[in-house]
Amino acid sequence: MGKGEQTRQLIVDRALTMAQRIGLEQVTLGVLADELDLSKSGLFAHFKSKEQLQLEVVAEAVARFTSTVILPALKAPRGLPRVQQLFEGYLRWIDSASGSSAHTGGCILMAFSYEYDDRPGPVHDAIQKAMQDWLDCIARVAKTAVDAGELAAGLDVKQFAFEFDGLLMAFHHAFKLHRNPRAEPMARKALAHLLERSTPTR
Amino acid sequence: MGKGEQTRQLIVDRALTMAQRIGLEQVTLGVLADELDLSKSGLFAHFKSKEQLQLEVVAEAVARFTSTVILPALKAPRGLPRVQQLFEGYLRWIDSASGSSAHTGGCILMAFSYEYDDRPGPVHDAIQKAMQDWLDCIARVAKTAVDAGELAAGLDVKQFAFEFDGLLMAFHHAFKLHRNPRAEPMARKALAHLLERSTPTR
DNA sequence: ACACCAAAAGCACGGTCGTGCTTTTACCTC
DNA sequence: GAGGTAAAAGCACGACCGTGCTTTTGGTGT
Repeated sequence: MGKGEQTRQLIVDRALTMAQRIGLEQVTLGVLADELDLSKSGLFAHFKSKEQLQLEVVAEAVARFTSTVILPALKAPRGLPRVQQLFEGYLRWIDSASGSSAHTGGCILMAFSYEYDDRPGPVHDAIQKAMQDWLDCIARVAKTAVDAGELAAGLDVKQFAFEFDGLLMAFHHAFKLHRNPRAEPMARKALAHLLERSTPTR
Repeated sequence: MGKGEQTRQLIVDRALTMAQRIGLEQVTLGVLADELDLSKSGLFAHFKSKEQLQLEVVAEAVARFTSTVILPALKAPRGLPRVQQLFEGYLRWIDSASGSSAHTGGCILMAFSYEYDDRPGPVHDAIQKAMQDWLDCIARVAKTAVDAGELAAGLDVKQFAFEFDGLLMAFHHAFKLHRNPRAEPMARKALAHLLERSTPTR
């Protein structure tokens, strides 16, 4: 629990920041060390390989996503509020990842998933699992809304999660790549459409 | 119009294929030359810099997308059929990009946009433009359906394009990252939902 | 068939990559 | 404050990076 663990955390944090701008595979031990005023070998001594550093960076990203998006949502009351909070949490996630110069950042997990979707290995597996967990989480939360009678009884929650996720990706795309200021209102409208359709007929 | 242009095309093609697996930034002149049985310098002589090669690769990807997705859709009758054909074209695009070992490939433009969304430069600009054109195309096609009275008169076509695009991204995600065999049926259902909601009330 | 010119190769360069060593520094415990 | 241990640095390595040259090859037009 000494200094080692502390600098190790510093390294992972900085590597994550750097990966957000240039991609995880482009984060090089040399420039990472420079940026942290460390020697390359001093930095490397904390990890048994570059791949392990990458894995820790992915794990850190997942942990941040969980604490920023998922945990807060699970504190909301079961049912629709929770669905709503998943949405709000994701917006917060994209926003908080945006640097001061605006619109840098974005969903690092999305970026990772595109970077590694055709690169087999532990990194790919970790990302795939995180994304699957996210989809499952959406579906599970939707199920609580169904059980509460706030969403239609026959709702296909997997389908719901599919469309919910798509809407968030569209938001991310509009916000991040196109710098479209209407990204958020459009996302809210899309969510309204989705919820409206999934409402119980009475 | 001689042999030079031909090998140049061969290089760009192969670079695109490679970029699909490992990312454009990871396509290195050395391994590209090896794969084509060329010398590194012989290959390099065709381009004044690596960035120019990257730009040509992006241009090639855009050209393929246009001829696979957009042009065929524009041959369909104006209105709903065209919207439907944009959807079918995108599915074909993802499918055709899938290698023999199944599920490699995917939407290379999407991958590029995530790779370069925080890397300013000509490559970023080219990709951003291509994506904007795609969104505009969706909106324009939707407009033809509105004019034909096949979609609701008051429909916000930008919003429609936003949600249409999100649905395709969800499909891509499910198909590519999760290897979910239900990706296509889920996408069709999502499209049905979107169209249903956009139908004129009568 | 020959000359010409484009295409490819050969070679070299400074730099950086990831990863092993050994050596020095700095922190924590008595 | 001294001693031991953990952390960081120093150094070296083979390999590969992108990019310039010069030289050789080979296709084409006459």
